[in-house]
Amino acid sequence: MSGFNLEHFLPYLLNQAAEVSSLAFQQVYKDRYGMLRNEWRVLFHLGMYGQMTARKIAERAQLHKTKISRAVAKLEGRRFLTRARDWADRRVEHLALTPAGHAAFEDLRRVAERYDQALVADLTPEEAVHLRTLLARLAQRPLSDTLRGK
Amino acid sequence: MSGFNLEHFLPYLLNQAAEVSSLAFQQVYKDRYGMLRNEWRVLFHLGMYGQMTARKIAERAQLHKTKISRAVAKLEGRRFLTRARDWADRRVEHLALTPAGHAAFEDLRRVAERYDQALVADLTPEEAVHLRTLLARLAQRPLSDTLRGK
DNA sequence: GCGTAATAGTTGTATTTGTAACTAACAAGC
DNA sequence: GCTTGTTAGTTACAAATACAACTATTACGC
Repeated sequence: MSGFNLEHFLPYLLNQAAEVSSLAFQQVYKDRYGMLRNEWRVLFHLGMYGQMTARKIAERAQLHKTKISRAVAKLEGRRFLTRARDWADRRVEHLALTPAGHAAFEDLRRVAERYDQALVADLTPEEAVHLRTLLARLAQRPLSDTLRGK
Repeated sequence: MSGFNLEHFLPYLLNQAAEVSSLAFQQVYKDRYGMLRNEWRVLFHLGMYGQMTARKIAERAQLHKTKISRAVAKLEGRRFLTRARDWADRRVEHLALTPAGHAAFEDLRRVAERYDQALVADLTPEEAVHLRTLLARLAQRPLSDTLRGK
């Protein structure tokens, strides 16, 4: 006899909540700029933290380098960012938003901000903070070896 | 001036937490049974709630019918479930796990249960309950028109 | 400096997914 | 009993993703 309940299973709940919560925002960056999730993420990383290398973005966003590579190519094609080869280490490129890229970022940042507020609208401020804290903890954990044996 | 912070953006946090939290469990059903996420979900719905139609699963799991259709085909191919045409309405098929399917479900259910416990191990029981409650609320909300205008 | 290994980023290919169009069966209006 | 509409489920095709192999460059050991 077991207390397991699919509806309470954390990975399941997290995926459902993530999917539902992402949908309306996804619609905006897709419809307005034809972007995909990874492109949006790269745009935001450059917009929020300034010039950066692909590797640095991959690290911060926990995205695989091939995703970054393709997102960067798309954003470059749309003239939303430029690449600058590093003088000292010619493998590296420094990515930076163009004015157009920055405008798109600012537009979407505003949407994101309002959207986030709407999402937590029926939570108390304490609940919202608590939720974010717990999620951040879950997101940081490496979990590689929580499952061993049977 | 804005308080927006990418690391606190709820859809972003939720996606990261969902991804990290799903990884180790995904590894199990993938390695052990060659399943994909949707197949695992269908298996669990049938295992937890018994015989059901594809439509019912789609409703409960909030999955599109094509995903169900493909997942069912795969599970049927692996002899994990059988289809039975409804006598009264011949469009409908009732899906049910085979003994092999049920064994796989039971195995994975046990893994899921232990995994879930590991995930909330460094949370207090109250925190865990609270987290699940908040996530369920987010997952249920339709959010269709939270974003309008600029 | 030369050989080996590591790193930044890209590309190829096989899977997976999303979307829309499709088939088949039932329902409802008249 | 036809026409029109709806529902259950499948299929086709384009788009996106994962994973491994690849190029180019730098770093290390000696």
